[in-house]
Amino acid sequence: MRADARRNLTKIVEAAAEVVAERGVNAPMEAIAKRAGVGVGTLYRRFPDREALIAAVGHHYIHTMAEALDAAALRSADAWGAIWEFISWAAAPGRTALSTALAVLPAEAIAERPEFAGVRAGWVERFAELVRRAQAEGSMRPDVGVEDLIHLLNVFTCHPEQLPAPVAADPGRYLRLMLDGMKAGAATPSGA
Amino acid sequence: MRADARRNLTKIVEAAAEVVAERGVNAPMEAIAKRAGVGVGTLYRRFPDREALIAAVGHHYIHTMAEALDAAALRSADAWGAIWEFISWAAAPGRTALSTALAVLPAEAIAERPEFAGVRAGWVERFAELVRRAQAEGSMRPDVGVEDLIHLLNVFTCHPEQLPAPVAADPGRYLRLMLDGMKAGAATPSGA
DNA sequence: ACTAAGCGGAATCTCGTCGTCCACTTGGGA
DNA sequence: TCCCAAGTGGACGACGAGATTCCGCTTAGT
Repeated sequence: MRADARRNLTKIVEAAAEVVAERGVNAPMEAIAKRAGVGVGTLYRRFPDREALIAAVGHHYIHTMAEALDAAALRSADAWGAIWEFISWAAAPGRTALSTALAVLPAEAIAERPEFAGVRAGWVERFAELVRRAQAEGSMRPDVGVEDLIHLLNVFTCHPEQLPAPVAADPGRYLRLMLDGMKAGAATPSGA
Repeated sequence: MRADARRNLTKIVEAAAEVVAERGVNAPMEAIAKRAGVGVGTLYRRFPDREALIAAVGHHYIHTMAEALDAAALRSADAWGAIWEFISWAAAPGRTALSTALAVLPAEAIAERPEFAGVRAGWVERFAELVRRAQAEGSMRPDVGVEDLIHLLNVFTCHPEQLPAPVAADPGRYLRLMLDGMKAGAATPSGA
């Protein structure tokens, strides 16, 4: 591959990651091309179709998230702190990572590919472990699970284009509100 | 208007309300027609275009929500209880009301029409009053506002079609998690 | 200097919907 | 009962948005 071509490939994946983060998984190819400063033709030279490009982005994201989760787990002694830190990281405003969580949603679209499935499964398992620990430590409500966290991450970070503007601007704020509601003792007794 | 036509008109609005609740504000006219058991032509006989039909649904919803809010306010002595009850009502699973909240989102699409704007504004004001009261009573965090509640209602009830299935199935569960996080004292001190 | 790899982006193709149209029913008044 | 204007359904044509293709022009690299 020619040097300039390799350079473009990088630009494309980065641009795609950004655009997807901003406009959701359905961002048009043309928007990505424009951001990367290339023509759509160039996108198709490297990726057979849109799905392939998005998958590449997903791949990239999955690894990034896995690293972030591990880093958070390492840095915080208590599991709750690690969860808090990770969620905050994943939804940081301004971060392209916004729909980093995209790596999570397409359990169908992306995890289907064997290469991704493994990484994703591992990630989920380690996240689940963190949740179990937090619950064992008595810092997290027992009636919520990793799945809840993952779903919420999806809700607030994928499809930012249809979130009310203030929410899209700072999903972390809402996710943290959510986490506060998940702390041990936060549950409203039924009948309230 | 002929009796059968009037009957159809009712069926159409009801069907539209259901379909919109399930598939979001962008539900295709044909889906609505099918649900109502009529042809698309009949929809267009009563409403000049899609926007008019959706507006009719919005109109219907706004009034329903206003009533529900007042009912909740009346039933609960404390403001917090009223808020909790209203949110639960608005997001009750199985209720067509899912995107009842639609009445809320299109601050642009619907509230623009003078007739709706008034009702909506009144509704928001009464809701805001409830929030202020809850905060004054010391049962709600001071760092959240009605807007937050409204946005979240939107997030969880409009566009159900792109929410992860478990979330779409019971948005109330997540909204209540959120409310738990909004209770006075739930806030995590910064630095945690 | 030469040429195959690369490139841009206009043109084309696909889809999903909207909204129209008209031949065919039917309610309900005479 | 008869009649016909009101009402109906759903095929059909126009569109807009976006994906994908194509090809003449450019340029890295020998």
